[in-house]
Amino acid sequence: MLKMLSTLPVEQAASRLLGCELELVIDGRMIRVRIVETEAYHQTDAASHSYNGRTPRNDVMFGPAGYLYVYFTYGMHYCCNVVTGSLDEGSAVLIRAVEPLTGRSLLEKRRLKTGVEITNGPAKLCQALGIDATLNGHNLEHESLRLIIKPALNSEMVEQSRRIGITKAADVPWRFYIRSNPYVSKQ
DNA sequence: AGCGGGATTTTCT
DNA sequence: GAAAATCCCGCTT
Repeated sequence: MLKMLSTLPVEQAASRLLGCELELVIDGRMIRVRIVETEAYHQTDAASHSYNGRTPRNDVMFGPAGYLYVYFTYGMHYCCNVVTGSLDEGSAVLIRAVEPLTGRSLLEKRRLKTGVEITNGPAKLCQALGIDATLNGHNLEHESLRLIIKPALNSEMVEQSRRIGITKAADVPWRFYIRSNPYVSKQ
């Protein structure tokens, strides 16, 4: 059930999504990955796309929880978020890194890379998994791309830090990652 | 290992 | 006009 995404504060949802899995079909193959790094964004937070209110780009962030918010950035990359919070609350969790559980060779082929380089960054994992603008607003309960909630990790497995690549609200410690996981984008 | 430029959309000044 | 929730490549230490 994705219901907890609508009730938890976004930073708790970001922590809770660690260890959860995404399952999707690529080229007719079922692929499964595990979320190992996340960041929380909220409309009250100057670093968030939703900070200055609703626009065509960030509209999905203000919709119901459990949907995918995909944005295009730096003229060439896609990044994906899980929308959280109540209706009209602009909040979402950026998926920064995942660990492949199946389909490694297919992901390597799509990325033209091997090892951790296939999914150790927000735009890298979108390229590997084929996530682009057509999936903006996608319902994550739909079987073509599904979010699977797993039991919460032990708190000693979860590390917390400042978010990466931002200048506004840079001190807010809303990045979460699994300790010692090789797919985490940066220590 | 670390720095700098290029790619080039959405949004805000 | 410029910055941005990024990545890659080539050059320099």
